[in-house]
This record gives sequence, C-alpha cells and structure tokens, in this order.
Amino acid sequence: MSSKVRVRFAPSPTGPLHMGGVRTALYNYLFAKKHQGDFILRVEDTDQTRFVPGAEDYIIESLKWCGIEPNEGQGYGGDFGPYKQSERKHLYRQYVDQLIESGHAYYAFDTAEELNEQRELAKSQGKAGWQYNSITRQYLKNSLSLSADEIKQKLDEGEPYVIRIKLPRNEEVRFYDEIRGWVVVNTANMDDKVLYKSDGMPTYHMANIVDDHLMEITHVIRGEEWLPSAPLHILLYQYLGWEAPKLAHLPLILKPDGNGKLSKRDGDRLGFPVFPLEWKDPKTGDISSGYREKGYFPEAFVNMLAFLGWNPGTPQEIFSLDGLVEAFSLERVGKSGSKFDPEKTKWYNQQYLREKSGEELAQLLKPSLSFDVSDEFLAGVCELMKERALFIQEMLEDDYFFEAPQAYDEKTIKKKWKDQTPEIITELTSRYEQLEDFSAKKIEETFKSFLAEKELGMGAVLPNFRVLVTGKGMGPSMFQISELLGKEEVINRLKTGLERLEKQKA
RNA sequence: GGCCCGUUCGUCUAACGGCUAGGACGCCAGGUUUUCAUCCUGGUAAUAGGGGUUCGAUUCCCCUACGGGCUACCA
Repeated sequence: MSSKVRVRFAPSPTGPLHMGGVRTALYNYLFAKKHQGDFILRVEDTDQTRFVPGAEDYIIESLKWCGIEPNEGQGYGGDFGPYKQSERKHLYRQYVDQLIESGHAYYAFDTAEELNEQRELAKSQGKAGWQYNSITRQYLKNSLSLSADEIKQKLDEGEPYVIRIKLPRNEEVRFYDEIRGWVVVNTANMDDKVLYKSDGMPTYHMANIVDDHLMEITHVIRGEEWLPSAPLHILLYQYLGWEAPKLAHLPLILKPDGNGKLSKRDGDRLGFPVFPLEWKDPKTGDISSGYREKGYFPEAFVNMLAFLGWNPGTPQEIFSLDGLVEAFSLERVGKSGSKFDPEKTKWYNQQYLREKSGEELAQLLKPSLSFDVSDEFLAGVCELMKERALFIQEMLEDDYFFEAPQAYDEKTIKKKWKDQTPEIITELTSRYEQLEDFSAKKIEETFKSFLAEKELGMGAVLPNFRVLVTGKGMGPSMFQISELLGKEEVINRLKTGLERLEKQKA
C-alpha cells in the first residue's frame, strides 16, 4: 500500500527567502516530481510578532521565478487548506487538549520573566543551558506541581498560560533520517517544549506536526537546523497516535570563506546575492540584491543550487529542471555542509548563456532597452557577444554596436597607428566600397587579399581597422562586426575616424 | 557548558574494503586568436590526527582535534 508522495516547503514569512531556503524547496520539488507526488507550499506564520509584509508574495514569486512552483498550497489552492497556519488556528487546540487528556502535556503558568530568572540563576552558578524538564517542572508553576484547586482558580481568573509537552525522564527516542541514518537522543537531554503559546497560537513544533499529519505529508525534507527538534516531533506523533512521515535533514549552506551558515551579511561583504530576487526591506528601505536582478538565469541558479549538497554520481554538471527531477535522489545528498562558491555560480550562468541563441537573448534583453533597435540586429549583437560574456547584460556593454565611437582606444593608437596607416586605411576603405556583398566572409577575403597584395601583416592593419570602427582595442571578429553594422556604417566610421585621428595628430 | 550532526585537493564533489584517490570551479603554463573572451593541451593540489578490525582501508569501529547546528511563549 504505497500512498502518494506528498512533500511540503514550509517557510515563515519573516523576510526574503534565503537561497538555502530555495534549495530546500528545490529538493522537495525534485523529490515530489521524481515520485509523481505533490509539492505543497505551507506558510508558517504562527509568530505574529515577526510577520513581515510582502514576504509571502516574495516567497511565491521566488519559487515561480525558479520554476519550482507548488501544485498545491498557499496561493495555489488544494483540498487540504487553508495553507497558512494563522488561518488554521482553530484546528490546533483540540490536539493540544488531546495531549493534556492523555497526560502528555500540561499547563504552565510561569511568566517569561520568571523563566529568565531561572536561567540567569543557573548561569550565575556556572550551569549553562537551564531546562524546563522533568526535574525543574516539579518546583515551577504548572498543572503537574499545583493542586487541582489552584489550577482551576488560575484558569478561571484567566491567568495566561502555555501548554508544554510532558517528556519522560529517561527514554531513548530514535528515528531514521533518510540522509543521516539512525539518530538517537535521550529525553533526559530534551526539555518540555512549549506547544501552545499564551496568545492562543501553537508553536512551530505543534503546528508542524498537526499540519503535516492533516495534509498527509509523507516526507519531511528540511534543513539541518531542525535535526535537534526531530526527536520532539517523533514523540508528538507517537503521543497523538499518528504515523510519522519519513524525515530527511539537509546539510547547511555555508559562507564561502571562514565558517558558519551563509547569511545576508556574507553577500553584502563578498559582493554576491543571497536572495533569489531583489528585496527591499519595508522597514529600513535597505535593498538586498537578487540573482534575478544581477542577470542570472533561473536555470543556472537552480542548477547551481542543486549541486550544493547533491550530485548525480556522473560527470554531468549541466541539468535542466526536468533532468534534475530524473536524476535526483535523497541517497545522493551529502551529509556535510557545503561552502557556497560565487565563482562556480558565474560559471553555471555562462554555460546557460552560451546555450541560448541570439534570438532568445535578444528577446530577454528587449524589455530593458532604452532605445530602438531591430530584433534581428540585437540578435546579431548577442550572437557575437555571448561567447565572451558571463551575464546577459554584458551583451549591451559595447555601445559601438549602437552608435559610432566618440573616442578611440589610446593604447591601440599609440602602438599600432603608423605614418603609413592613413594611406592603408584609405585604400582598404575603397576596396570595401567596391564590395557588393558585404558579408563577413567577403569582407575577410577582401581584407586578406589586400594584405597579401600589400605584403602587410594582420597586426599592422586589423587593430587600426577595429579601433576606427569600434573605438576599442579588443572585441569579437571585426569581419562579423562589420557585416552586422553594414557597409554604409562601416565605411562612414572608417572615414570619419580617419579624419578625426589625423586632425588630432596635426 | 550540554546535546546532536559532520570532516577527501583552496571550493563543490566521485570512489557504497581492493588499480598511480577521478571529475568540475579557481589558479598557473603552453597552443589557437589582430586583440580580449572562447576553445584545446598540460600542470597545481586532498583522504584532520591517533588507535584498532582486515590479507588490504577514503570506505567499518573507538578516541582526540576541528567545524557546524540546536539549546525562546522564533521558525
């Protein structure tokens, strides 16, 4: 009896989606598609204090840009909604009550201040890591330590309370992690986590378990930061009498230099985006750069992300999304954290840039253009430029394609412009004028036979030809550039350039 | 501090006990090119340390070191 695979990506709308989060979403997506399953987006907004406007839309748009859209969930609908936890608030209480009735949870009336005092006290005695557990709960204010009357009175008076899980003192909790294998933790090292907050909202732990169960999630694929709380979740499933989904904890993405989790700061410091899309902080107005705005292709970004912690076991490194789906498996996900490499990301982008035709690139570029140019011409520019570019916007960096040069590269002039150059150029120009078919091939033939006739080397003429037409000392093939610009334009540029340079000399 | 997870070239990684530890990025050198880029060829560089188990360990076990995560009425 194999039920349909259902996985979920469950971010909190507390800010822009970090690329680590995108990778988690990606792996979930790949796993779902690989097994003809469902990929669900659930928004975990149980902490109202951390809500950031715009974050939810940002998450949805990011996934969309990456091409890893959920087929069910917040913004997509489905039979298991609502998909936002704040809208599911009414669902959780009954399960918490069930836990209380079965003796697996209890009321606790201690205030945050009181608990902080306990922690401070423990700390001052040299004991870090104070816990609300099977020992300490005996002398704290909760429904296990207080009398029935006291409890009733507090509840009747409306005194704020939380509900905590009641953990056994010394019991081994074990679970099989699809990536790490068996993990064993003793409840003696765990604490009685809050399941239900005094504001009437469940905590992550409770909401997570209830929703995963109700939404019939079969596999939980999430970041390694959740590994320590996995035993708690296992216990919760057990106490609720539910079958736990399979768990897989992904290794973290680390900063490129030094150690530690990749953070927004690292991107700012080292000059690369950590977010898929640009994000403007609604409070501070600060802008964080995004891969999309930097000119990365979503395919390249996704390809790079997929390989950060996973590999197909073959030398192939370039994969389309469908290819990734085909090749993906949880078994080939590594156990250790991966340092992010911005250089390799650029390389991925370059690979995708090359695969695109001039026409495709032209279409992508067109919306950002501030001047008029034909599709055909723009495609020609892209065709010439793409071999030497990493990013699509570099196609437009050489403005000589769109207007005659105003200045001429001094280094080239100094090195290559000789006394006899004007004469050579003048004659070359007239040869070009006689050309009927101004194609790259013909231009090159004309140019080369001219050189042979005059017994001149490439180096004596081509750089000057280039600098007059483009103003630059380097670039793509001059013959192809010439064909693209057209006979009239090339001849014009040669003539006016020659004039200007001679005037300068005089 | 406690608990958990991890550790192969600078980086991403391959090698599911058995060839000179392979590939990719980067870097360096040579070639191609009018030039830059591309491209081609070559080079650089790793099993954290120590014990076991074994005929044989990158691979299995233990210890140490180092790194990371968690340790909230945050997710």
